Amino acid sequence: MTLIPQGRITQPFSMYCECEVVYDGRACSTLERGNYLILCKPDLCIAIHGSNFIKPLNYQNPKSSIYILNAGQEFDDIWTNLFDKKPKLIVKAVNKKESLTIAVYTRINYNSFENWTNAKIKLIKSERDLVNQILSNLSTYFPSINMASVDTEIPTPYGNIDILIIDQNNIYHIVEVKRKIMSVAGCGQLARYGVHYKSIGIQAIEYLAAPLISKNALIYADRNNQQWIQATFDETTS
Amino acid sequence: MTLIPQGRITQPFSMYCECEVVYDGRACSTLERGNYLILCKPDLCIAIHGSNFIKPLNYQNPKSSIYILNAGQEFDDIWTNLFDKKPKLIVKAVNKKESLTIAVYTRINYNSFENWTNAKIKLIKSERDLVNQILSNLSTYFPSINMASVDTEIPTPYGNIDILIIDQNNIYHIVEVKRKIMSVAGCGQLARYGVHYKSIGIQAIEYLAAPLISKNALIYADRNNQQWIQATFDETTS
DNA sequence: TACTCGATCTCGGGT
DNA sequence: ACCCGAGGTCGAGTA
Repeated sequence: MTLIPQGRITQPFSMYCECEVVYDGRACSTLERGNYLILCKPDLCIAIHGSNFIKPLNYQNPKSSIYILNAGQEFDDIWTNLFDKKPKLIVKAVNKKESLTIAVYTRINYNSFENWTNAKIKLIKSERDLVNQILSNLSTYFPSINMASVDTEIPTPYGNIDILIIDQNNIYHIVEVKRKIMSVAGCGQLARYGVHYKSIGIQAIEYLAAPLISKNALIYADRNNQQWIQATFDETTS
Repeated sequence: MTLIPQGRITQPFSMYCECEVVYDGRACSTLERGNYLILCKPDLCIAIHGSNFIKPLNYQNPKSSIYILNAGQEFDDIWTNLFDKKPKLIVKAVNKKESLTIAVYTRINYNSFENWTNAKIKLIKSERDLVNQILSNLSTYFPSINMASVDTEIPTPYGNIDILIIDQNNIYHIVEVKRKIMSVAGCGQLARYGVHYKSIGIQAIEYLAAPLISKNALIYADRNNQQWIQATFDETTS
């Protein structure tokens, strides 16, 4: 059990303790007194974790100014304003327009961390992978199109089109891709692309490509002349 | 430092250690060997936290089956399949269609937790609060409507309408509310509601209500005959 | 259980 | 710095 530092904090730590939390910023919230895990990382973000769920109950984003206070004027100002009883410690994290205040009472279990690795996970099957797989098998998915050009990530006023095929009659075939399941949101996105091209006098046909499609998306697609193409990951590759 | 349990895990713990992670399920990912914090909560969710950000690098949702393995046939099967070097421990969390496997090498710092409180934060400003505030000031926001009825959360095939005002000419005024900022996604949602009513022969007028609106949403609204109403939180209440 | 949608969304990438 | 879109979104509410 390391000694608990004081003042402005720059080192990561975890603290399991009885505490109470007040947040004010984009919204306002209070967390009742109880036992929670406070986690402060090297990027100076902070999270109060409850006994359930991946997400923390309260948090403050990276690059916060974080303090541990245990005596003095500021400590008294804070606790008398926000809490009923005098805490042992106050942990405070402030950002531009947000503040998080933790009153720590008892049961303090403090740990510090060294050499915490800064790494990112490597995703193996991404939407881009599915797009690439469709591109590698275009004639399977679109057997009846006489293609003049094929391109990806085509910008429109409403976002980038995943795949755009232009055929020899200058008809635009717009393909919206989801790696897992197509939802109504994806249909709406596709519809906006179509509206865009029609508004500038280009004939456009809309396609949804994904391994799965939601019930409502299928209804939407039927009603709005969008064609669903079931595109699953090829298990042999990857 | 508590003794590390073995086999099927039912108690929460944290473990700071050098490890390596493989995930397979909704996607596939790998996390390179390094020092990370593993957090297992009473609801049997698990998270591997990197040195940055509120969100964990890898996780498994609540009610996973979690194991700590340190010898035996299963241990050998797992590590020889997924990892190059023999770990000290394997932590495994499996769900219906997902599995998370952690190879723990060294630097193990294990903590267990007792009496972790199960509580939720109390939010003060929600979207519902903004809806209620608009409802309390309808004549301010919609001065020219002769209202016949006002209702909220009206179901349509495309979701629930936040506020629906029907006037004395049986014209439907559809209001989409966001507590903070209106985006194009909200405009699209509103447009679908409008299409729905028009398709069944009802005249509908579309309104966007939020404290802020994104640039693209404003462009979309102009082009699609949607009217933006700036609705801010009344600071005097709450 | 499956689906939809809000969120103190978070986080990444572009301008 | 702001804006926009994706996410193994997460987690709540509902059918």
